[in-house]
Amino acid sequence: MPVSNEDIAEIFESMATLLEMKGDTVFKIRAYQRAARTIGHLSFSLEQAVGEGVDLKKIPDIGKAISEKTQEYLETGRIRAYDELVGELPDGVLTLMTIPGIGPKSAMTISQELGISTIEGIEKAIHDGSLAALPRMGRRTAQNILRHLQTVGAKNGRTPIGPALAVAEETVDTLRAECPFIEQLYPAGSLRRWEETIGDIDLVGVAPEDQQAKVGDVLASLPAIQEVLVHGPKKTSVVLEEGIQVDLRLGDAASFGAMLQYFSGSQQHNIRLRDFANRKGYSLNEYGITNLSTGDASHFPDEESFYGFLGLPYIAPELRLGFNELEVAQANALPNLVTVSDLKGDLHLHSEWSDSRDPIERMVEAAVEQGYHYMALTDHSSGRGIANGLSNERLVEQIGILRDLQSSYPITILCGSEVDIRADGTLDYPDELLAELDVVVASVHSAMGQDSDTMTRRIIRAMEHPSVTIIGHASTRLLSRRQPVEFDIEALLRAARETGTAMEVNSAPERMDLKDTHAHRARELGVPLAINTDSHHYTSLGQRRFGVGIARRAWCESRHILNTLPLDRFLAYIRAPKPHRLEIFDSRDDVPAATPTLPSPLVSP
DNA sequence: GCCGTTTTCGGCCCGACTGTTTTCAGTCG
Repeated sequence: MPVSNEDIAEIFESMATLLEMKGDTVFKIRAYQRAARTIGHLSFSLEQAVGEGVDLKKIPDIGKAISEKTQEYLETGRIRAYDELVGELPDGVLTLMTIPGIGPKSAMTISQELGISTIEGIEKAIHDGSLAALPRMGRRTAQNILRHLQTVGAKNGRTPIGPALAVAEETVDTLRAECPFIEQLYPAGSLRRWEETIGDIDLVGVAPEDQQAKVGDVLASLPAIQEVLVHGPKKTSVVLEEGIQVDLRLGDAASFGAMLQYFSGSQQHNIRLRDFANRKGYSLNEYGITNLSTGDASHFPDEESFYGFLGLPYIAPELRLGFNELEVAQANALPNLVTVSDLKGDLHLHSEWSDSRDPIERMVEAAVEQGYHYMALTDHSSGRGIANGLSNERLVEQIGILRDLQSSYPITILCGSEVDIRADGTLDYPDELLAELDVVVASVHSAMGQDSDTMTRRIIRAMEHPSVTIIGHASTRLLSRRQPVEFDIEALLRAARETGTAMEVNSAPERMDLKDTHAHRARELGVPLAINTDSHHYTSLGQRRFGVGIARRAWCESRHILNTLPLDRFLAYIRAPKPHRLEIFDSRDDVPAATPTLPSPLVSP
């Protein structure tokens, strides 16, 4: 059974929590937390890296001890030190920690003094008054914990970015309508970094000083509020009916740069940035930068001037993971990240011919409205009976209709298909028909339970087909609804490069597929990435912003993205035989000169 | 436990809010 980076990250995260309960030094605890987060963001498999003899100590935040424990876990499936910690501590402390408002100290006290190890036990202790009788607890704390249990449930419930962003934008609109004096108001935090799931919604904005508290009052009294968690003069946190937490902070325009920077995180990035500043003799907080020797405070209206004061170029939020972005920034070698406006076309669109509700014309108009120069209509293939997939005859008919439509629209309409990759890796249309198409997106829609070797061979077989342009939503995951299929991502991406097959970054917010770390590795290997929306409705083409977010998190510049090619170059690309396409992709001169040897933020084997 | 333009020891980000406190610990981000 392969060990995922997430598995390893999780055990070190638990290890940190257990050490915290034991009362170990905070620096040791933070070291385990740092290592866990770093491992969770790696673009390559630790297990494979160890297999290839890579020295894990070269990875930031991993030293001798954690390297050895990682190897131990990979070899034996256990970490002795972890098991000993679990043995030392009372049963159920980790369960108690999942309750909002209960941290390591309270969890230890509760389990030691009351012998409680379950959520039901906590509820009982609140009702019979024994929890409130503990030192530093009291009735109000007990009631708050009960309320959290009833409204929020367990901690760590993360929301997929799609619904979270919708709620955030709606909340911003409401607050702006209720408080017209608000000058600026934006989602920050993990939303601004385009993380695929969101812990809570951070809103940060600017309002006149004497009216800032009022915005918090309005937020706390909205009808959609389920619970007010904290409500002070500078900070308000609430839980919405959807169960999503919203944190609101407001500041002055003159010092908004520091506030936006602070609340955009990530926490790891901020810790590193503050450490960096400390060594230069400065202290950072959400209000500005203080000179440690003189005590003078400086304020910044925007993030550019904030980073600039520290001698750094602006670092885009998507890069603020707390890896080595600071080192790369110091070397002035940050990537010139791809933007939404760089995209010249969408290569994965559906119509009412298969499982969308909209006619072809509406989808074409939507592509024109995005400012695109080209688009590919890619309805489902015959095997997708449930999605009204096109028979051979209907596909031929559709190609004719699309060719006829061309003269009516100021956009190049490409004939395509999202063709099923069958369980054995063969495709759902005959080769002669596939050869008629301009763009073929090949996707897995069935037999998703295959083992890793079978699935990897299956997708690589599709890549080897001369007509396949792009592999669509490779993992087939649906965020918080369907697990990704199992495959060897390294083998897939190497095969993509060898065969000249592009990989899709599917922008549908419930997919986000490839995910950021896989897209990152694809870029490193020179695999063309296509940012598509897979739209099933004419209003969905704007969802490209999610795909662009993934690409930016993967350090992609415009030149790494297939559908930023201008029309003539794109047509030359799809008309060239597959392996030779890469010569066109690799020698782009339509985009600004590449950054000189962009260092990878991750240590790749 | 990790790390180094203070490099093998001695540091390690910073503040808001709450409840139980009479000066602050705990939690959170």
